[in-house]
Amino acid sequence: MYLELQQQLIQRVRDLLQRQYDVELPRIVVDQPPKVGLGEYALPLSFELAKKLRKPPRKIAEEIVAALGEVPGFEKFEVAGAGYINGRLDRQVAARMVLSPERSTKTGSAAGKKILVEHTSINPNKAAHVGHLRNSILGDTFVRLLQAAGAKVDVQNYIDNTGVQVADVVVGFLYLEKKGKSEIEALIADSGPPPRSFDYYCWDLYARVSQWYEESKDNLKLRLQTLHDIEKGGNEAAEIGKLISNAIIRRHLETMERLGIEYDFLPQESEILHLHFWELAFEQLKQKGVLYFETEGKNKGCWVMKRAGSKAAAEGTEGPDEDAKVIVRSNNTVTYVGKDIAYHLWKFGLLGKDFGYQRFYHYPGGRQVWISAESGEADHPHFGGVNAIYNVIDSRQEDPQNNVIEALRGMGYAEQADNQHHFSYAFVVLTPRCAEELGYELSAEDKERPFIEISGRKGFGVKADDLIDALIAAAQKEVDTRHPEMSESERRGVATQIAIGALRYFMLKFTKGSVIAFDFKEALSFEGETGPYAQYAIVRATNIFRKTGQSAEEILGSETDLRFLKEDDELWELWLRAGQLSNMVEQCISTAEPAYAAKYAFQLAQQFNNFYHQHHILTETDEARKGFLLATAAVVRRALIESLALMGIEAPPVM
RNA sequence: GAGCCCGUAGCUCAGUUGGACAGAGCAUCUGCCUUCUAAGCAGAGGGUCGCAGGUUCAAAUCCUGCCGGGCUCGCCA
Repeated sequence: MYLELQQQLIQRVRDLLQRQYDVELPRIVVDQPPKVGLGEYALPLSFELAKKLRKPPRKIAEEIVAALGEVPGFEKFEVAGAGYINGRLDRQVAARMVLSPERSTKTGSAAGKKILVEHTSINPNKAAHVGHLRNSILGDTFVRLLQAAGAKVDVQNYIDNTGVQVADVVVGFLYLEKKGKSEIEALIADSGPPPRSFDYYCWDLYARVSQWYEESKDNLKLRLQTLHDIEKGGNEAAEIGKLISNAIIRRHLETMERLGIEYDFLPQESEILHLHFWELAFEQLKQKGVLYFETEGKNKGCWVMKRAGSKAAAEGTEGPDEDAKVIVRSNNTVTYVGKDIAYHLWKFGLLGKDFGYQRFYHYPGGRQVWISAESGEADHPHFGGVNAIYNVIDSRQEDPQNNVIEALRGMGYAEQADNQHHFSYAFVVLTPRCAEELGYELSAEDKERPFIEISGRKGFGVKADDLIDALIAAAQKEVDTRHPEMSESERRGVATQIAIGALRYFMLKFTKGSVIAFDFKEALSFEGETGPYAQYAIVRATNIFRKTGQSAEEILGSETDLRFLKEDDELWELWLRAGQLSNMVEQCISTAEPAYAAKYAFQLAQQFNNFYHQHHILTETDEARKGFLLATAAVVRRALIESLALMGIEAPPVM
């Protein structure tokens, strides 16, 4: 509602400025007045025009208001303050729009686009931890937002199954534990749910191997040898690597499934290597002059790419560019960035080659996950060839991400370069208190630090499944005392919804750029600005309808007397905010910031709770007013459910 | 050395295309459960928006410098 009327208003003002003053503003800024009593839209454009037109802002505002005339949906416009133009909606007309369900998926900015979101991408060598949860929850929420705006989204989880991290665990099994392939297979078959799971086992083994490397140089040689074997394929190390990787991927999928996070495709590095993606990309890069062979200086014998912001690129100085990025080493092997360029050419459908596809896992809800394979199944969906890409990767990888984007630009794919987004976020750390609670011994130096970095190598971090379990246990304790009449499985179900609500909200309430200092006390909180707070508001609304015997949906469909909105600013604010849902979605997408969804849901819940205490609906004697209050609850309830759904949070039946 | 991010209430954070008096949660204190269940509501205290300049009708927001914290920058992966 709000967004459509805003767009209409902007168009109207733009036309008027053109006609009346022959001016064009690059942007018509629209704010909201500090209080809803002043109107719903505030235009500060008179201030901007004052200099251009050499008239006082108030005068301009008055002229514009006079010239605007009638605008559909609006009651009137007025000049406020030093020259604001405030637009006041016709509340009844606007409320009627709010009552009818919003169809943002058809009109959203992403409507009709095919977008690829890559998230999770955890090294398949150990259990997922809180840091990974932030990535997956941010990514999954952004997927839901894009879908709400009408996009067709492919969700990918990139698997670096031939990297050094997998090699380390292979080394651990082969040389520390002296286990062969069949023993590892037995171990996997014998493993259970966490903490008896294979990914937990590898978590500890990985930490032990990392320590073992420090004992001797020979151990490090084994690591390098194993890594090369895995990359090459066709040997025991490679087979064990695949075995480990596959088992761990399954565990990661299970962990994420607990949070309602699903994927479409798992592209693996092994196929990028073995299907020779790089060779094709290399040809293109050479042909288009993005790469050149360095004959002098420190990069002699390498194929290098100029960096976008480098001095040499800007000044075109003579001699070797020492700042250039090496893509192919002098020993003819390709770097990580090189492989990533090839992979991104594939994503945009510019490589001229595709993966093979194999079924990997079928979600109970019906979705199918595919995994890359050298020779796949004949019948498969096609991934890649998208309009835009969002790579959910933490901010430390900004450099390589930019290198890939610049390579695309250099190859003449300017549009694709503009549409490849590094969805960057800051990592999760642990507070020193949290680290101590986990039983880690902190050095004196660590204790002085404001936070402790999570480290898989040190085996230091909060595992995702442990955290989810702790949250469920905490929620279950409450549910058990509140609802002794419910069955064990029902209580478990509600506790799980609450736990997931708490976790997902916690990961989303911070803006992407701020480092989350993880702390059990805060994460386990169900009060205040949390997911359960918003869930509880929905349960309260649902309870009202349960008692009336009329469902919220029925109320939304029936006639409602909206005249009560005229006088009551607080009630109108609820309707207004409910009507701003699609506005919020667009804001989240244009700024790539899901935290706005969290803020929206919380504020709406807060307003609803306020309303809930002020107006006792069931005892209202005026039938018309009672109907209107019920409609208010129904409209807010729906907006709350939808906004939580965007974050992957469900509304429990009771709390 | 270069680049990026951050610095707002005791703590954790919003305030993102400059806009009307700087907000929320937690913590502290005071009230409210025979109510549509209090995972809630109402109220109180708490601020040199890191510092200093500048641009602007208007700066927490933009620019410059400085201070403090973090990250990145390899023929490693």
